[in-house]
Amino acid sequence: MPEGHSVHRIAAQFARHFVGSVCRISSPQGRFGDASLIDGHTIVRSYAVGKHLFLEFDTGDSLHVHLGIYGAWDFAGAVQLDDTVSAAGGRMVQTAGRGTVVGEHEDSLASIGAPRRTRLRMGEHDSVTVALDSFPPDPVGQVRVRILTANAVADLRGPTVCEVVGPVRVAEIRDDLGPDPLVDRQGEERFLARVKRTGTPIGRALMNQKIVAGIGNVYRAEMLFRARLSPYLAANTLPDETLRALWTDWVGLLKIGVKTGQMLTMDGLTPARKRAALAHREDRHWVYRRAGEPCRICGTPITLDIMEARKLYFCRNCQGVAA
DNA sequence: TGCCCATGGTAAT
DNA sequence: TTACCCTGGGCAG
Repeated sequence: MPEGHSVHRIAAQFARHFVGSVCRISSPQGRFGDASLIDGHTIVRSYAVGKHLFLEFDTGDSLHVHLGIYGAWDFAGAVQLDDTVSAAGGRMVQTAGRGTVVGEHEDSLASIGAPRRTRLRMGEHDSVTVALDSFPPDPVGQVRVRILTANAVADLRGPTVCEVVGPVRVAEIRDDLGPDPLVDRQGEERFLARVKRTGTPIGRALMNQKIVAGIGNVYRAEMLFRARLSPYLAANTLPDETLRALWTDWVGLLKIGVKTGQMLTMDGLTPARKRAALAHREDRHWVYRRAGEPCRICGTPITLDIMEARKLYFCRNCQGVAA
């Protein structure tokens, strides 16, 4: 359930370990009927746009995956870990020469995104020893798609979207998405143009993937607090410099997220605070999931509202929202 | 053990 | 707006 940063990390993982390899594609769960369209073919490109992942095959078709709120990838195999590309929204298991180890040294563990983190933390308690007796390992749980090469395997569970699409459909999906800072060179101008066409509150606009791709509920709340902006202001009434500052902030936060695997949104932390933020979710954000707790700036209890059926956290005082 | 909740998005109402 | 998809962690009991 990654926001955009996690999907970029997953794309990088595929680029590193799967691009250029012939892949066996299967659906252990049986619910992915398109497997035969790409089974036995080679992945030639892996990339993310917003929260969408595309694995392009030498057939010209692409596997299009959206993790939605539950989805996750698990990686395993004889793969190299590194701090910037260890699995996000999933885990990376490493097989060594003799026997195997779970490749989760502290850095990669800390850099793993979202919901599987707790399970990984438990893995940490078990320390380093989920040995794989054989490769590939048996699928665990409801695996929609398994992508297997000679050396690595990726298992996908619980996605909202998992389909094989041709280049025309890929273009349609991409055209429908707003700019992604890591994809669009002219992203800032596209963002401004799209924001100005909407009369919705900025709190909705930031979550609208047609206006800007990759922002989710955490980044939305945090970005609005960082800008000291009310979520309820009409997006198209905001000054250009405010909108440009929001875009610039998103570019920076996304880069940090891709690098660390964490949605780190609090600037200027001391090393000790930063370690705490990495270790404890409750220390990580300005307002997200802090309803009723004192604002870190002014002490006012953080407000929780529902906007479009999603929880919206903000500080009435700092962000100038009338009661 | 069983419920509640979640970093999303779509289709039905 | 609401229901639903579909998975797993957290937590009350």
